[in-house]
Amino acid sequence: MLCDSKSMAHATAQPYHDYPYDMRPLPYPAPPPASHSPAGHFHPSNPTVGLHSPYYLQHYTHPPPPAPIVHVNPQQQKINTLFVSGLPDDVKAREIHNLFRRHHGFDSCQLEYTGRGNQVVAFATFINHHSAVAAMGALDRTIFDPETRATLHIELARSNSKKRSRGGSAYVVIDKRAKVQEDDQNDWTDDGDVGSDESSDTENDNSRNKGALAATQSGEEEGKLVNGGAALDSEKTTQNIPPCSTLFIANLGPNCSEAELNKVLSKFSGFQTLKMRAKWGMPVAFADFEDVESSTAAMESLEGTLLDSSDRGGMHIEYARSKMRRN
DNA sequence: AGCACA
Repeated sequence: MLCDSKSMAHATAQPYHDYPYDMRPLPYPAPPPASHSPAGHFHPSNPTVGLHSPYYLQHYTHPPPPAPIVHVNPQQQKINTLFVSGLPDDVKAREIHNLFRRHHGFDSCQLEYTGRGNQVVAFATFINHHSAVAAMGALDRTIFDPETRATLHIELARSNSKKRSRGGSAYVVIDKRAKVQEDDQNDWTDDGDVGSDESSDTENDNSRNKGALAATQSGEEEGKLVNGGAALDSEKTTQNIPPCSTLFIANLGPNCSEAELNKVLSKFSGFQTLKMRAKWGMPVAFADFEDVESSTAAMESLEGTLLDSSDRGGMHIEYARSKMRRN
């Protein structure tokens, strides 16, 4: 099954859609004079004047690192790819591209939905190790979203991306989430091992990576597989709980009420019963639906949703291990 | 990472 990146956009609230990109021409290959970068005297209220980078990419908390002098071991000196974490889960590949493109030696980038919750990571490839390190020094700890203060963590990747910039595809989206078309609910068992075992960091084995979906702009290259899985060490697979018409809801705030949850769930067709109980003082809930289709739809659209009572992030929803007893 | 009720 092929999915394009757009169909992956989720229905959750995305308040940062109109993220103010800086579309000014890139400063390369003619960088602006250094005198116009008053690093220490940066005024958020006047974001455009004399700045090398847009204001939201400036370091709010720390002054810019003096020089990206980083001591790396000989292995790392061959790495020209950066690993980016700390991204908000509604980040777009385009945003990653616009983040890195103005840095010298940038080649291309990839956005990867790891399949673990809504976690998103990215890889940015440079023409050589030096430019990668320079960009890392410039962008690590960048506050990516001033609203949430989501802060990027950028490090050298464990291995180089095999992505080539041939054909000019600016960025690539890799989606390891176990998403399924609406029409086939039989695929749920184990026809493939999507996201199950990505431990191989091989440089020369693309053979059995059908699970990962790569959507390119050029639409031409097929076998480009990100070896980025190597950078996510020892990921546990997501649930292998079979589909169930009852959902298990966790990560609720201590003050979450049955009424509050009921209100949210009632918007979904097929919703029948809600039962809550506390575990370690924290409430969990079981929501029963008339069939697996409706429970699945509710789960997919509510996963990660924040309630008013949420204090530990959004709800986490899985299929329950057993169906709710119907009375 | 946490899964009850019968």
